[in-house]
Formats: sequence, C-alpha cells, structure tokens
Amino acid sequence: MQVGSSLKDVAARAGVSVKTVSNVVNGYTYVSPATREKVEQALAELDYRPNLSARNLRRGRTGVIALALPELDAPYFAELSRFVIDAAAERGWTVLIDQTDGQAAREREVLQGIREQLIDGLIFSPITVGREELATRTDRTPLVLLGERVLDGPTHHVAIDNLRAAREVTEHLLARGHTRIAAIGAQENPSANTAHLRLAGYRQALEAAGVPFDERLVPATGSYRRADGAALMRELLELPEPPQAVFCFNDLLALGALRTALSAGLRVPGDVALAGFDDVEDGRYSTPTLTTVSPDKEQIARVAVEVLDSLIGGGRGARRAGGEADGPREIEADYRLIVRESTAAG
Amino acid sequence: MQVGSSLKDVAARAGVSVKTVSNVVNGYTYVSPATREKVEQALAELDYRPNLSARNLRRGRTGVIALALPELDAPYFAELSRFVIDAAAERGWTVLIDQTDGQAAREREVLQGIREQLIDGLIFSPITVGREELATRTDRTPLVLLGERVLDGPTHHVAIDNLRAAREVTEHLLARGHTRIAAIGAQENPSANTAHLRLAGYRQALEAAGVPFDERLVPATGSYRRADGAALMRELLELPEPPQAVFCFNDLLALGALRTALSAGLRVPGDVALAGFDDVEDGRYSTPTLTTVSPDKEQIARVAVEVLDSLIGGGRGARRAGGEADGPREIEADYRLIVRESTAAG
DNA sequence: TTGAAAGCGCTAACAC
DNA sequence: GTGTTAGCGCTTTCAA
Repeated sequence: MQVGSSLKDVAARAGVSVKTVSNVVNGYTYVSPATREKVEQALAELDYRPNLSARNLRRGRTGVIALALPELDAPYFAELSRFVIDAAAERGWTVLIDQTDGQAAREREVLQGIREQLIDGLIFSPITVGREELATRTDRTPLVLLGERVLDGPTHHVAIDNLRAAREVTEHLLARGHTRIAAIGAQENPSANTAHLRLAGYRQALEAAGVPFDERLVPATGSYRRADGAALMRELLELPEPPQAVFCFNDLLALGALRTALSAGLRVPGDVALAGFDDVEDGRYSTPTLTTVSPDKEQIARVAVEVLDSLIGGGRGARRAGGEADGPREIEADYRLIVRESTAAG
Repeated sequence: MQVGSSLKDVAARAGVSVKTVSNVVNGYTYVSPATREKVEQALAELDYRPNLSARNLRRGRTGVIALALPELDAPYFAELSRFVIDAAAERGWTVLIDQTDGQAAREREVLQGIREQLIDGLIFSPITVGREELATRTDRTPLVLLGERVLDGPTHHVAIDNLRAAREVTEHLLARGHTRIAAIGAQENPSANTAHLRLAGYRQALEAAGVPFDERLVPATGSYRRADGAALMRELLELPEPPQAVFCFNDLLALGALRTALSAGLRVPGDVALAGFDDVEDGRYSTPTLTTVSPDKEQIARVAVEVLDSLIGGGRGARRAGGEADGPREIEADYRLIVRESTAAG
C-alpha cells in the first residue's frame, strides 16, 4: 500500500520537476504564478506531506530537542515542561521527553547521547551528574543545563541563585522570631548540588543570626516527594525539642510535612511554621497556603530554549559545536520569596 | 567540521565493507569473530553513532510516538505521561509531547498530522474533538485515543467507564445521607464527552434515589483547574440553600473547592462533603484527604502503548494502516472509588 | 524560472 | 561470511 506521496509523485502529476515542487513546498521565490498554482493543486490532490526523515537527513537537523528531567509527575517539572514546550514551539522546535528518575545511570546515558542524531539539542535537569561526567562528555549535541550550577562546569546553564534564596527563606523564618528551625531535604549524595546549596544558604542565615546549627534538625532524604516530607516531619516531631519552623527544600516535602503536622493536631503556622521551595500550584491552594521561593519558571524555560537555539545555530547544514567561542554562559534566573499563610506572623 | 563518523568511515578504518559494519552494528549473525573485533575497534575509535534520520528514512519508521494532551501541568496528565513514557521506553519507543491546551484548532492539527512522518504513532487525549473530526481524518498515522469514548468512533481508545464511576461517586454521597448534592464541572461544549458522561452518571444516581435535579447545583465551567473549582464553590456557597456535598469532576476542581470551603470557615466534611475524580497525589495529602475515583493510570498507559504498538506493527517496512481488519478496539480500563476523609461518615 | 542529478547515511537485495 | 550497489525522499549545486 502506498502510504504517502513523494515529491516525485507530485512533480509527475503537476508536470514539473522535483526541484520546482520542492521550491513551492519550501516557499522559495522565483516560481511563476502559473507553475505555483499547478503544483499547489497537485500537492492538495495527493495530500502531500514531506517525509521528515528524508528532510532531516538532508538538512542535517531534526527540529527536535530533548528535555531530560527526573520525573514528569513532580509538579515543578511538569510546570517547567509546559513552559519549555511552549517556548520551543514558538521557535519551531518539537520536544521529546526523557525521564531519568534521578538515576545516575540514566542521567549518564542522556548525557552521552542515547538520542543523538535524533535530537538537535538537549535541555537537561540533572540530579546526580557532576563536573567530571560533564567534562568527559563526548556527545557533541548542544546542551543547556537547568537547575543548580555545576561549579566551573563546562556547560551552559540557567538557574536561580539557590544559596541566596535559601538564605532568604531562613532569614524570613528567623525574622518571625523562630530560632529552632529545621531543614528538610539535605542529601548525602555529594553530587546533589541543589540540596547542598540550599543547605548552605540555610546555615549561612543561622550563622549570621548567631543561631547554632543542630544536626538533628537537618535529616537527610533521598527523594523529594510528599511521602518523604511526611515521614521526615514525623521524625522531627518526635524530637525531645521539636522545631518551631521547618524550611523544606521543595514544596512537595512541605506539603507532606504539612499533612503530618495537621494530622498530629498541630496548628500551622501557630505551632509550627512551614516554608517550601518551587511555588507549585498545590501550595497556592493548600490550607494554609504555602510560603515558598518562586523561581521564574517561564523565564528559565524561555532562556534555556533561546540559549539552546543559539547553540544549535541558525541551522543550515550540519550540527555544530557552535557558540563555544563565547564560552559557556551561566544565566541567573529571577526568583522571589512569596510569603503566605504557612509562615504568617503570629 | 566533521561531526560524526559514518558507516563508510568505520568501514574504511576497519578495512571491510559498509555492509559488514552495518551487520555488526545491528547485531546480525554471520560475522566472523575476527572481523567483528576489527569492526568493533574501529567503531569505538571513531566513536560511531548511527544517524537516526538515515536509518529512519531507510526503515520507514522513526521509533518516536507522540503523546498529545491538553496540558502537562495538570497533575492527572503529568502522572499519566510518566506512565506512558515508561511503557513506551520498555518497548523501545521515544515519546514526544504535544500540548493542545484543549484548543480545538490545536487538537485538529494534531489529528491531521502536524508531526506526520516524524512519528510512528499517536496517543491522543482530546477535549473538544468529536466524531466528525475523527471520521474525516486523512492522516494515516496509527492513533489511540485516551479518555472518554467518542461514541461509535472509528478509533481505538482506552478509557474507564466514566458514567458508571460518576454514578458511584454520587451514590456514595447519597449513602452518606446527603440529598442536596452539587456537581462541579459541567461543560457547555457539546463535544466535551467526559463532562457529559460524568454529569449523566450524577443524574442517574439522583434519579434512582428519587432526588430531584436542581440546575442551580450544576454550574458549568470551561476548564478544570483549581481556580475554577474555587470560584464555582464560592457561587454555590452564596446560594440561598447551599449544597451539603459537592461532586467535582476532577481533583483539581475539588482542591479549589476545598480551599474555598475552608477559607469560608466551613468544616469538611462536617459542613460540606467533597469528592473528586482522578486520584492525583495532591488529594492524598490534602487536609482533609480527598475522596475520589482512581482510574488505573498505569494500566491505561500500558494498554494504550500496547495497542499502538500492535497498530504500528512489527515495524519492518513502511508505516501501515494495520490492525484495522480487527476493527477499532474499545478498551475499558479499571478504576475504583477511594473513600477518604473529605466524605467520611459524620 | 526551471530541470537534471548528486548525495545525505543507512539498510537490504543480490552477488561472490 | 563478506562486498557491491540501489535506493529511501529530500535539498541543492550547477546548467540550461
């Protein structure tokens, strides 16, 4: 069965050459109106659709970029993805999604180019990957990193200043009069840059305020889901001296912690104040609503796509390592602290 | 700049023919160990990566399927996507995402094949698209629909029995002793099958219980986000005789309604009971936790991918319309009613 | 303004 | 077992 018509078929039907049809399809100038009309009619009659594989092969690019992230069902990544897809669509790119589940092996594959030759570029939000993996990368697919900066990394990336943001949250909690402030979300994995930066910001704020750091108030976790937040909060509440406030390294942890606190009969923020990070929509409708750091996700997505777009280059011809001349760019995205009910003044 | 090595380069380096290299790359038998080793060394030395565009052009398929859905940042779709991507990965497919935002024009594009020739198949969760659009579709890309059944539709689809599920939710509310039960999520758009089915289920249950239908208790909405639920709940609370229970057509609406109710100082379920639909994770951690219909998302995703896989066919050769011989399959997915705190017995 | 033809990198008949 | 070669459908010099 004939699946689709090719340029040749159209050319035959219109009584012109393949080149002419191609010209019409690609909107080139210098086609006489008469010819153009003939061709367009044939195009319509045969319901012609260009074969993208062939076009890609010829052009050396595919028009597809990959977005690699830990998990699509974490609201932060879901929201970010929507913006990336929108921004990409505006520039004519199609987005393909790779879920790594934060697994080191999967992340390494992504970096080494499982999809190479299928994608023109990659936007990657890593969890475990560090400087070394990036440095030894052989895949030449243009890459933009999302999330924390991999220090001195050889790669373009866009991220907010996690350390400063975490410090601000903690300062906000201190300003509310709390001194016994816990932090949920520390990670033992040495490559977990985001967690380390947020923890560092937390510690800086405590130190500046002269509040001693108490290791028992900073339980570690492997993942950042609601269940983790709920479990860690239970641990904190069993402490001889439970915290007055908890800074959670993302909103999911905070929502889990909130559930635990409310179930335990505590009032939030009356008995314990809670702050999160990410500003996902859930936290805007929880009761109480959630104080959080709101990264400008739309900006992050747009800038990442723009940088990638410029790396890939206007696009004629083969994929290039382009843009490296200017050196990797580190772009800082905006964020703001949004104070809501969960830390409202007593 | 040379971007990557081709089979020819590898062949030259290994001192064999292109075909032999191809054989090795594709894991064919009948390659002598000595040759194989030579080739593999050359492969490694040149860091060979197959050009997928070329391979696709030749094989007539791309290994990519599209998942078209309204919005990635609605938790139900985010969760579903994760399962679709996982199921697809298991079968060697890569998933590309199209967001329609539920817009009729975008949905029509998807259906008519914007991505044709780039994808081997399409899994589509429509909002507005109806029977006619499906019937007049010319794109031959294998298609599986998700969500409500388009009645007598010409297309394979997988969905839960929305009508029955909605009836069960309403019956549950009736069994709790409520008679003044509102429903949030009706849609005026005649193609909004899901909304119509859920509304029909609600009405069936009322009727069976001899409870009169009150139009004021069934406000319509265009979209299904938290903000809509919050706004509609405000309207309901201003009624001279507000409802004792509210059945929301998805969890986001319910979470928005919950926020409004709690903000208004009402107790849930004491003053008003609330039920949702979808069983997204947010509703498992809200306070109170949310009674809801839980569709088996993993099953929906897996079955959709399996059906699509069989439609696309083993895959040799060109894309086919295959599978139509057996006629469109309508696959009913499992679901269950999960009763949680938001409708707990008084 | 249009046509002829080469070739992108790969796979698979078909030879040897 | 291995090599030769003909396309897949498209874009694009180069001629006409």
